[in-house]
Amino acid sequence: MDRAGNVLQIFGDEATTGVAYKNRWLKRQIINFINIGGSSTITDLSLKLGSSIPKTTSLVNELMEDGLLEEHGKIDSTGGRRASVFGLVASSGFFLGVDVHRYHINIGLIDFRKDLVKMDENLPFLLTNTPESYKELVRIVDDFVKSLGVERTQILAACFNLSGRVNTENGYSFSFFHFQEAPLSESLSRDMGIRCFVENDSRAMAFGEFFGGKPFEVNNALFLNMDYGLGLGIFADGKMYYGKSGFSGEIGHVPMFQNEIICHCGKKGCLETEASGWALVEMFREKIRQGVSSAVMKKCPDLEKVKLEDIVNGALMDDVLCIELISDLGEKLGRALAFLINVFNPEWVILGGTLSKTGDYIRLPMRSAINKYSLGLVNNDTQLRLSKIGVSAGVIGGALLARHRLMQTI
Amino acid sequence: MDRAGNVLQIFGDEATTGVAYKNRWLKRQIINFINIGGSSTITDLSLKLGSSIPKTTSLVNELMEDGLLEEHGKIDSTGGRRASVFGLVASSGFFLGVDVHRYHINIGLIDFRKDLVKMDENLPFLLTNTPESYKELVRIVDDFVKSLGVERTQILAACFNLSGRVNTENGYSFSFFHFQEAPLSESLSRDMGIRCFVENDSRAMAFGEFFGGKPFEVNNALFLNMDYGLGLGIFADGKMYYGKSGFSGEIGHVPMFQNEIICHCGKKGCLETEASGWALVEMFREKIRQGVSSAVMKKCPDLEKVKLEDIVNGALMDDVLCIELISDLGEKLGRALAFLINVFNPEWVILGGTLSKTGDYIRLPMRSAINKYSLGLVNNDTQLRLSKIGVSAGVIGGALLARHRLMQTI
DNA sequence: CAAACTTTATTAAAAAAATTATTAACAAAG
DNA sequence: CTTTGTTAATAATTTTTTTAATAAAGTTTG
Repeated sequence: MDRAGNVLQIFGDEATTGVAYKNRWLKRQIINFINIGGSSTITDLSLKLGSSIPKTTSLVNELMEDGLLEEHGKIDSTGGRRASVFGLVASSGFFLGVDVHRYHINIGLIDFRKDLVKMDENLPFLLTNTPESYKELVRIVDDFVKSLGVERTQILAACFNLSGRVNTENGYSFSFFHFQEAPLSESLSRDMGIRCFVENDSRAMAFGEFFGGKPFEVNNALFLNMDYGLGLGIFADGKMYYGKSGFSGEIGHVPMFQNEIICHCGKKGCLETEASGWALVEMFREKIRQGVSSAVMKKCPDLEKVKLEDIVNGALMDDVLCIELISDLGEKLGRALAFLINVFNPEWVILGGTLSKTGDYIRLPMRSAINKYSLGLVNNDTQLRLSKIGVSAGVIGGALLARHRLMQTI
Repeated sequence: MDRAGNVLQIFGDEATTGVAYKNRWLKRQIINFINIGGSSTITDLSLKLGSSIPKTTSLVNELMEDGLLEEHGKIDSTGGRRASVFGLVASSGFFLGVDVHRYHINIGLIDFRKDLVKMDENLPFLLTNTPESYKELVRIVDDFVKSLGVERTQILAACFNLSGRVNTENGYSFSFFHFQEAPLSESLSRDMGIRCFVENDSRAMAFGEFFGGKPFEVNNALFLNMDYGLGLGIFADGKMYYGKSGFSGEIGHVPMFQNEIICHCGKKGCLETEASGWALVEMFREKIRQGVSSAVMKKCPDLEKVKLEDIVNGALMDDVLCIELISDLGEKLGRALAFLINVFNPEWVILGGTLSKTGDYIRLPMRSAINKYSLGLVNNDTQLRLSKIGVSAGVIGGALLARHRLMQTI
């Protein structure tokens, strides 16, 4: 049964007026409330909607005819007649999340109920700013779509996560695939045959982390993506913060040190020059060259081929050098977080990305730097947490963002 | 005519249900739209409300009976019958803004249309964390209220701006008047006989700057309050950002320098230790002691009594030392702003507070530091502007915030 | 185990709001 | 100075929504 048309009828942007407009708006609200609070009874919805019970009943019935809602049994009695519970129909529509990394991509599909249907990780791919790389990307995602057994029209939207500066609103990417007049989101939509959006990678991960699980408990949180580069997702007053052109969260190239290391952005003293995956690998190599020994070298004898993952794994295997370097890194990142905590007064700071796998090796020095460099009254509010969903944050976040952008609801 | 009751009937928080609730909500929306877009016609309002014209007409008529709206003549013809324009009644209610500084206070009253009715500046007052200081504050504000010729019941709300950590939501102040169980806002309400709120001084100034004039044009902006201390007001996605407990914007005690100066917050390396009014006065004294000459010393021969204003005025009189020190300060603050711009991608950064009076003497070095230390693509979006309303920002912002908190609308 | 109590679902009457039609007010063209 | 076109306000009609009453489906208590 193809319900994609019905979904788009309600969530598309055709102009309606009068009662039709109001009913459509109410239907969106119903979906919205179920998104946030899970399956609900008519009474619940009526209360939240501010409409009467008969009205709500008729709206829910229409949504069931449209195929967007279905009855999920009855609620446990609260002392009277048991109420029917209505929830989303998983197959009403699907959303694609494409997490594009420099040397691989992860792709995943979620259904209308936000459950992950399929995820392919570590598909080999080389990200460069060339038309060939673009075509390869489209081909890989197309293959994934074909492998799904889901009609293409059922996939209502897709989101591509890219690193660097991305303007989500108009669909332009400035760091990759920046060789055409039209916005990237437009050419992707055309070439994929699916409505596409683009998003900054760290922000997508943050979105996945914030909304991937049960209803997110806090309204103000920061997500720090610690990979070769650094990224920050800002969640302010219950929603993602983008800034004027969608460039918010550029924490990597913030002035933090008075050093002479030239960052790949061209400036000196950037946070990334001393406190990032790149910096960590560089510092590791420097130490090895100075004659310090490390268990990592047994696994990867070629110093130039040592990767961030190797150092992270080294720390997890109790390699002293790796642990020390990561601890230093944590201290430096903690200083930057102290700045952010003073300014944002967030409830949570969530650590994600490859480096977050080191767990308390990076978290504890960070925490003590935060305590040292930010105001006590402010940092007392802030919990420093490790990511719960790890690498899948990007894919889940992307897919959820596609859903969010289309349906204008969490 | 006392309309305060009518205002509170619509904007109070008594629980209503069904149609009554909806009508109240629609009435609030009407006031809200007029707040934002100015006086409006029925057609305008009907469109924005999503209600029919007869419904809107009856709501507007009721609001006119309540005394909150009045006809402001007719609009210029657009080719047909001229439409009536409806606007707020200035005397429907008043709001008090109290800007508490360390050595003086400014008080002002605005009416329902947000026009300033009266403002008293530089009333002598000594702010300390004592019951005596609190009583004195209440007395001064009470005198101001008595001098107004406006019934106390007509003053619907007041807002007190205090420096330091303030939790706007629950009304607690942590830096001043922190010697009682109950929240400060509660005891102020009781002692003043007016519903009172408390707010952080810089945030109140930011609010005044953002909403004091015509409808604010941008959605993402930062306001930097440069006085003896530093403060930051964050305006994100069209509204003030508070953070978890309302402590957002603590930019003064952010780790920025690797110096050994101990800040009055107890930490080292805080931005305020080198880039604030305090730091400026200290550096000025140091230079004078080293034998550098300055025209300021002719006006204030006692070095220990030189105030921030004196140095600011010195710069405006082309005193070389003052200009140099302020330029250095601008460079350092610019570095911190570069950090913030990378993270927030704001459209405007507005400079306010005493130091902003130095105009381009501080703005230009700031701008060049911003260009030097933040990403070009990001900082290209950002205009660095000087405050338009100067010292009155605090009073206007406070009064507007009182109005905002009561009416939940700009 | 039946009566009393609770809560949910359905229905019909009453109320409210949206359409539609009509009248009024004004501008510009001829 | 009349005619025509356009927009606003109001009245009449129709549709939608709410309210309130009732039926249905459970639970709890004596």
